[in-house]
Amino acid sequence: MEQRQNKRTQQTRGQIREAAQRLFLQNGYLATSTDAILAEAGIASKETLYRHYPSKEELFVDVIKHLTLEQPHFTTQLAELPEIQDLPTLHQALTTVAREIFSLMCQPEYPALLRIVIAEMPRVPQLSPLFRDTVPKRGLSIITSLLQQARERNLIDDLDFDAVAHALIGGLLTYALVDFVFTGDEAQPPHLNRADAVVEVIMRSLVSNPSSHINDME
Amino acid sequence: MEQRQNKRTQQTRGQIREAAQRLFLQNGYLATSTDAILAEAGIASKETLYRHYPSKEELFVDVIKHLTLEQPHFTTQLAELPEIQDLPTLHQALTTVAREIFSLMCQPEYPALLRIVIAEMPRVPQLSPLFRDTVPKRGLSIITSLLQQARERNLIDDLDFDAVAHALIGGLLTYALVDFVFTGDEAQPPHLNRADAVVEVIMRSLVSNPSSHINDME
DNA sequence: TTATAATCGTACCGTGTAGTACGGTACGAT
DNA sequence: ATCGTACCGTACTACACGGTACGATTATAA
Repeated sequence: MEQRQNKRTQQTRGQIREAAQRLFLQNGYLATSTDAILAEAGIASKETLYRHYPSKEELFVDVIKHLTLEQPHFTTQLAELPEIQDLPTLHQALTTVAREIFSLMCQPEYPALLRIVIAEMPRVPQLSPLFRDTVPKRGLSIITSLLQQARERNLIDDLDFDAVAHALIGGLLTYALVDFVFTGDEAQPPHLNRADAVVEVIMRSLVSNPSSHINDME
Repeated sequence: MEQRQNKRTQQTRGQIREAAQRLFLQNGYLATSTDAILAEAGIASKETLYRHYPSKEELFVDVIKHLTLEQPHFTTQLAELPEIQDLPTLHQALTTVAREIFSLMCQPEYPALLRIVIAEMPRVPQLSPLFRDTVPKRGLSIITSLLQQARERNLIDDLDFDAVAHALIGGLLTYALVDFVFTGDEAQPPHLNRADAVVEVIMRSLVSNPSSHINDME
């Protein structure tokens, strides 16, 4: 054992990271002082912070890594999704995924993370690939794999599923941005019918023959 | 005349605002010092800056207002668009608009403005409605008015054009974000076929009868 | 129990920042 | 020509920040 007091160490380190996460998400990197982090963490001495992290910036990177890599909040589990056997199942699955993603985008943590990643990108270049490969690409890959499943069963036409996924995710994102992020921050509950409307549009683009998926939802 | 030396005054004020705009877009608000703005503007004394703006923050707001309200860069002129007479015209018009918007989103000024607005939103709440009502809503309203035009001529089905517009703009935005903003900043030229692919998906969702718009592009 | 590592308290350093003060200078409208 | 105004140059204030130093104190693993 090279670490003698693991228990205490890990607990303090966790307190620091959680406090820093709250403040960074709320105020950004530059506007969060180390003194404020100490106060939020209930820690009395700067020496303690710098015993765990060599600098404020490395603490920041650790917070972002924790948020994107170890917090499962920010995506839907693909495994839970049902097998796509027919068009109604596909519609249902897309609706479920879209609603979940949209709810996520409207929660305050999502814009906060987006904000901080975008804002500090020039200063900390490693943030962009970290965020891109975890948050947006996961959502996109869930959509495309659902579509490819449906395609293999010949339920939908053969088209650019990447573009379809971008249109779906992007539609949700744009609603979330315009209606929540860029609006006086009053947290209205997200209108899930917005997500349903986007899914409806996407579904219409998937099949050339309209009769095959009319009245297919419950 | 209450202002005696308008000419000199306006010129200096313009120099300050342009210099501040460059630095704010490049480094953000907090990371741009007033001294750096002076140097960039070729101005020697702080007194001069504070004779034009009461504080750094009001200078910042003026920069953003100028960027969003008086710079016509950030949108397409609706007037230039042709009358929508048939489906090929609509396809053509949507392609033109989508390519222009996508090119815009991939230019460095767009992510820079997006970044600065998002980053400073908590500190300066008036930024969000300013940006929302100029940049995103203009694009959305161009799309919806094109679609409504086509609808009035019975070219396309009656569906949620707001959702369609969000899917189109959002698809472009997501491509721009994933491929440019969240990627090592090397400014590759934007792949306009990405925009065409999204337009293709959107077009497919507009008409139930596929035969009416097959092979309609030039 | 005891040695050791983590934390405390507090003071400190160096640097950068927004904003002010003020006497002197160049310019521009009348 | 001249008077008011904008600009120059420089010094200054007051403060906040990231990070360090160091002796005293506490908790934990052996």
